[in-house]
Amino acid sequence: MQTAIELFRVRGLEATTIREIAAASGVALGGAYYYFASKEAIIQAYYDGVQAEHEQRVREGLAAGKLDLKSRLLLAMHTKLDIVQGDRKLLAALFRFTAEPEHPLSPLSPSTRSVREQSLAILSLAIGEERLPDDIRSVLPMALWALQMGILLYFIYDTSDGQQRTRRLVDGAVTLLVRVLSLAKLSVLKPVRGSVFALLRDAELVPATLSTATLQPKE
Amino acid sequence: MQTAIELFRVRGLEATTIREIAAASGVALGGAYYYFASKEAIIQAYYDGVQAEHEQRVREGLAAGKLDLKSRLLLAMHTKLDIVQGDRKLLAALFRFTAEPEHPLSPLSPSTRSVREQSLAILSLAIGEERLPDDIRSVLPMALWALQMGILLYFIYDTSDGQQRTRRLVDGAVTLLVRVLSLAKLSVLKPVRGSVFALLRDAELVPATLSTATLQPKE
DNA sequence: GTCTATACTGAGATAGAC
DNA sequence: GTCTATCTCAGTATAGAC
Repeated sequence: MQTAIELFRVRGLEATTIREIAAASGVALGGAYYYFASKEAIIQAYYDGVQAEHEQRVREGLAAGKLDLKSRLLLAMHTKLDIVQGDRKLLAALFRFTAEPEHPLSPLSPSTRSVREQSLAILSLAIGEERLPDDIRSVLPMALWALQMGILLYFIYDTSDGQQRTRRLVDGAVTLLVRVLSLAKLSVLKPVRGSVFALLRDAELVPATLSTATLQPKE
Repeated sequence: MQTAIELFRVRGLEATTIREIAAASGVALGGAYYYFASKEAIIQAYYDGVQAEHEQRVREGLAAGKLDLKSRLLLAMHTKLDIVQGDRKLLAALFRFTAEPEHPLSPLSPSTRSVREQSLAILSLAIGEERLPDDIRSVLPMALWALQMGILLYFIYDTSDGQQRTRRLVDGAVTLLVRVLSLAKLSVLKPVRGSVFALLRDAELVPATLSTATLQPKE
C-alpha cells in the first residue's frame, strides 16, 4: 500500500498501473490482487489509515486542554485537512462511486458503513458534552459529516497556495455554524427548527431515535 | 444514443459494451467512436437532452399560469425528476467525475460550464421576477442548483415505490426554503445573513458581482 | 466528410498451478 | 500466499469504401 500511494503521488492516479505497483513492490501482478481487489481498494485502505490518524489527533487535541465548541470543531476539521494535505488527487477516487448505491466503495453504501460511523464518532467526540437541545444533538454529527464532505470536495478543487482558501472556508463555516446553533434557540426560530428536523427525519437522513453514534472506549 | 440508452436501461451500465451499442445500432465500432468519444460521453449527451426537455417543461409550466415562488420552484424540481424518473442508474454516471477537476466530464469542471449555466438559467427562470434582496438574488440560483444536485443524489438512492420519498423531500425542502427566505428578512437575522454571503463570496462559490445568469430569449 | 472492417495495445481483473 | 497465463474490454490505429 505504501508503495502504491507513493506511486500515485508521483505518477498520478490514472497513470499508475497495478502492474507498476506490483513491480515496485517486488511482487507479481497476481500478488497485488491477492491483497487488494482493485486500485480503488488500495485508496480505501489509505483512507482507513487517514481515519485512524484523524481519530488519534482529535483525541490528542481534546486531551491537551479544555476547548470551547468552536475550537473543538475547528480542531476536527483542520486536523483532517492536515492529514490529507498532500493527497488531493487521491481523494478524488473516494468520491468516484458516491452515486452508485450498489458499489462496495460508495461512501454512502452499506459496505462502507463502518468507515462512516467512525467519521461520525470522531465528530461526536468533538461535539462532546456540549449542552445542546436533543433535536440538534441528533442531527449535528450527520450535518458535520456532510459539511466535511463538502469541504473535502472544495479542497480537491482548491488550487490556492497550500489550499489556504479551504482553510478560510473552514474557519468561516465553523464560526457561522456555531453562531447559527446559538440563534436556533430563539423562539422565533423554533418552528423552523422543528420543520428542519421533521424533514430530515422523514427523509431518514437522521436516525428516528435521538441516540447518536458513539465510539467504543479505546482498548 | 437512443439505442445506447435503451441498452443501458436493460443490461445495466457496466455490462453494456461499446461494441454491443455499435452492433445494436447497426454501426461498426469505429462508427460509434466517430460520434462519441467514450461511454460517458453518451451519458453526457443524454443529459444534454434532459436539460433541453427540462427547460421546455419549465417554460411551459410558467406560461400556463401565474404561480407563486413556491409553486414555481416545485415545478422546476418535480419536472426534472419526471424526466429522469426511469433512469436512476444512468444518473450515477454523471456524478462519477465530480471530484476530478481535470476530467472533462466533471460536473464542476470548466468544460461542462455551459450545461451548468443552462441549469442555473432554468432555475433563474423559476425564480423569475420575485422581489428579493440583492444578496439573496445573487446566491439563490446557485443554492437551488446545489439543492437539486443533492436531491438527485437522494433520488438515485431512493428505492421507495416510484421514488415518492424523494418527492416528499422536494416538497418539504422547497416549503422550508421559501419559509427561510421570508424569515431572512427579519432584523435579528440580518447579520447572519451577511456572514453567509460574505463566506460564500470569499469562497468564490458565488459571483462577486450581483448579476445572475440569464437565458437568451428563445428565438 | 462519414463510415466499415479489422487488427492491435494496454490494463484491470481472474483462474488455477505450485 | 505467490506466480504465470489468460481473459475481457475500452480505446486506438489504419486502410480503404462511398
